[in-house]
Amino acid sequence: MIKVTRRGSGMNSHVKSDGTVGKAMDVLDAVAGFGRPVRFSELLEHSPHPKATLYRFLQTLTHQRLLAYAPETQTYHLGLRLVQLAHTAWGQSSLAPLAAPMVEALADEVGETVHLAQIDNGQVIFVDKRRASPMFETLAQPGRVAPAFCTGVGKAILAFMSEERRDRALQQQAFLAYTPHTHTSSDSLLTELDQIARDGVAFDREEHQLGIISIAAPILGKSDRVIGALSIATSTTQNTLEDLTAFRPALLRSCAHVRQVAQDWQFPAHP
Amino acid sequence: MIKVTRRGSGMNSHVKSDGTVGKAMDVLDAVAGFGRPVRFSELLEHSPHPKATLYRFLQTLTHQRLLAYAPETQTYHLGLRLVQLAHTAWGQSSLAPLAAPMVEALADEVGETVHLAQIDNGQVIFVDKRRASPMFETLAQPGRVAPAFCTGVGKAILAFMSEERRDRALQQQAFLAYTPHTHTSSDSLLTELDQIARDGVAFDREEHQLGIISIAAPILGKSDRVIGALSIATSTTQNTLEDLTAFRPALLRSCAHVRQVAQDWQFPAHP
DNA sequence: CCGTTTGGTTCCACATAATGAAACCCAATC
DNA sequence: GATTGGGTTTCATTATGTGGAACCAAACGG
Repeated sequence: MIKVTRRGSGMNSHVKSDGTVGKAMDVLDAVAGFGRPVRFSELLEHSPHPKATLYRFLQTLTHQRLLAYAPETQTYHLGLRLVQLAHTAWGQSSLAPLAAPMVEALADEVGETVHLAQIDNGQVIFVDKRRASPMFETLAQPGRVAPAFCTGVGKAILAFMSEERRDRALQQQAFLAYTPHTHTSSDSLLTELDQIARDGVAFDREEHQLGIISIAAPILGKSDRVIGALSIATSTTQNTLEDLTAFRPALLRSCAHVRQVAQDWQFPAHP
Repeated sequence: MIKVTRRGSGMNSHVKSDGTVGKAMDVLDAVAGFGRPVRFSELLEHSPHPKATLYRFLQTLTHQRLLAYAPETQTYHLGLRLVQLAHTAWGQSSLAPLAAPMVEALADEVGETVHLAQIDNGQVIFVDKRRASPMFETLAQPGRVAPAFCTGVGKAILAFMSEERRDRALQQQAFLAYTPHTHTSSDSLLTELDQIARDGVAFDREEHQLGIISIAAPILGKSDRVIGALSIATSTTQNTLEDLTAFRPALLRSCAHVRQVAQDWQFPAHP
């Protein structure tokens, strides 16, 4: 029998897929990756695990309600417990609950779609949005993630990060060219970040999705640490970059407002 | 201690906290339970695990971004990866995406708050809502869970479940008296369910929260299996049960509509 | 100041829980 | 009635997780 020295790390881009729960999460990700119910065998094909192992994982995850099994179609899909957990997560680890009134107000004021985003592990995650025209309903719902280097909010956040945090984050960028306007190297991005840092706002010039542009500004917390960003997004069929620039004061005002609220807020002192 | 003598399947919630990932999830739940950032030691107190073990779990979970650690305050809180996963879960395992237009339309028509809920493991989980008056914004956001036995949607779903699925679900009810109007035994509940099954709609008569009432109806899927429920909720200060009854036709129409859409929908055939 | 406490992290011998090859089951197919 | 293929179970092997205890650092307090 062949002894394979499986010292982790080999294939997966994850630096160190740690322990059993790490593997379990990988399986969960695999299911999520399909974006639709999947059969056991489909998963098996794309899985590094042998049948029995994968089977046990699915059993466990299902038992934990992180997955759900549909007997009639014999497929697995993500379980509702995730939605449930996320509800709590959203409430306790995003600034969405705090910022909601300002997001609302800003959306009302400018009459365009407003996004609230945070950064996590090098990627941007949208935690709230308002007044989306039904047209791009699909983009950026709460929970949606996007790369940092090619979105307005992402660049706004990167530009205001501390040196080392930014470096770490930049390492994690793939610099995939989503559109002809996308930055493809950290060099070109860095010069823009510099400019953003001076300017106070970032623009997305159809870098992530053709036809979509936005203006974004960072939300700073205690001692000027970026904790998120707000953006006003629109489509090129309706507005130009110049139109967006007109929203700059309103945007900055909202960011400042959120900052203030976030500043004051303390979680109830522990008993 | 609830003694459930049940043969075969399921077993109660998670008495049988299986394997390492089960324990990890318990820890996650513990953090979620606090509903606010927690210190290591706080968790330790409420944890069955010794220091070292708990520590390792927190490390792992944090590394997996299911938890996040805030160095300045030295606390753990749920990680954004949950929000991210939930986004996918919501899209692929809830009927919210399909039903959204009908929820919207119904809310417009009746001018009251509309909830869309599903059942999972004996509890009701809200997956969408529209037109909440800011007054009870807190109640029933997507991801929120509530007991089945004392909510409109819960009872509507229970009433239309298959015998054995219902029995299983009833086992999982705690029959806690949230208000003076709450059912406190499965007997009294069963007679009402019977009545609901005949009537087609269920009422929440301030059983979960004083001042909140609702009318709810089940959404049926293939071969009359309940797959969720819609409800129209309001507060006693604004409407009476009779007012709600007036919405019955609209509600049933919406449910039928959702059913039809859900019926037709198939996930893309596997390649 | 230095001894002590509190809160958190690391070590390491040990036991448990995960692993995966192979056998098995069963329904659909040839 | 044999064969295939998705799915489930078994079981010896060993990687993994476990937790008591030692350790460290910062805050406390006398």
